[in-house]
Amino acid sequence: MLGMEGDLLKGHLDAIVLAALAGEAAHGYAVIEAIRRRSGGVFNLPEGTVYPALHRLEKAGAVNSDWTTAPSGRRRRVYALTPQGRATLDRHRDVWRAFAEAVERVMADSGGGGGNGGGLGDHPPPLAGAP
Amino acid sequence: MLGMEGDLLKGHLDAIVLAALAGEAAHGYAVIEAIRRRSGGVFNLPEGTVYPALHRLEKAGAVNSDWTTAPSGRRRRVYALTPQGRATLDRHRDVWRAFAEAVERVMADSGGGGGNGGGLGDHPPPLAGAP
DNA sequence: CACTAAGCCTAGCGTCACTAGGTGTCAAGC
DNA sequence: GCTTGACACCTAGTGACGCTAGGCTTAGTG
Repeated sequence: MLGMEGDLLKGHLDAIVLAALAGEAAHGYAVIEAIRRRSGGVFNLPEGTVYPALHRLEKAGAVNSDWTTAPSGRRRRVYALTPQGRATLDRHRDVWRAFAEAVERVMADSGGGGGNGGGLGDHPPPLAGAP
Repeated sequence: MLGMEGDLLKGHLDAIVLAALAGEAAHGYAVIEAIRRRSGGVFNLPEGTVYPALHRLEKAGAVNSDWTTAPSGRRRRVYALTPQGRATLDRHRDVWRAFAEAVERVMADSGGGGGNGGGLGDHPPPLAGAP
């Protein structure tokens, strides 16, 4: 099991949630599923992680929410990116690139590294959240 | 300033420190400089971050240390990876790949993304620690 | 009716990078 | 000689924040 790996996405959660909303508005539960699906099952975030993040983002003005009633009759709170949220996402993306490249540079060399190469397209086990 | 971005490397610090030691043994201060140099200045980690990490890694058996006296006459504690540490690094690398790919997948799409393209090779401002 | 899935919410915990402060050595400047 | 600054190490305490663990409601299914 890899679930024991600590808070890997500490500081990256906002970026991930915003990215999940970039394509189209969605309600909280759908955000969770979108993240799980898009990440290939790697990010299986519990509700207690995503809902507070959405509230935080709304308070910060990055998203706004509307209560709607789904065709099934259930009430949902649908979140959408604001223009400011889109800008925040862009900034997060830049920060992410810089961060990822930096980690890659530090890890590159050391002999063993690099060789890996492929690996894309698989469905690795979740790294976070596993109820 | 980007320094305000929270604990981006929460959970990734061990991997970074281990990677910095993968090439050759080094003392704490040199580890800090190696990380800063290799990351292109992005990771400018304060001592209060790296020393506890090294102690933690030593207690975990991933590195061992030897007190030496530098030609300059100063006492240094030189850390080296143990075989177990090398295995830990490999595991961290795998976890990192999975994590990074997952984030990339979540961020990819949303229209704006992907287009960025270049940007590699620059020396962006530090994301963490800047005294 | 019981039970599951959908859908939302929040108080509190635990982790861990970072702040802020401390020690001591060596070289250079005034 | 005394201060400044780089080198080199250490640690107690703080704070942010993802996550656990709980609780709530409604719709479908047996």
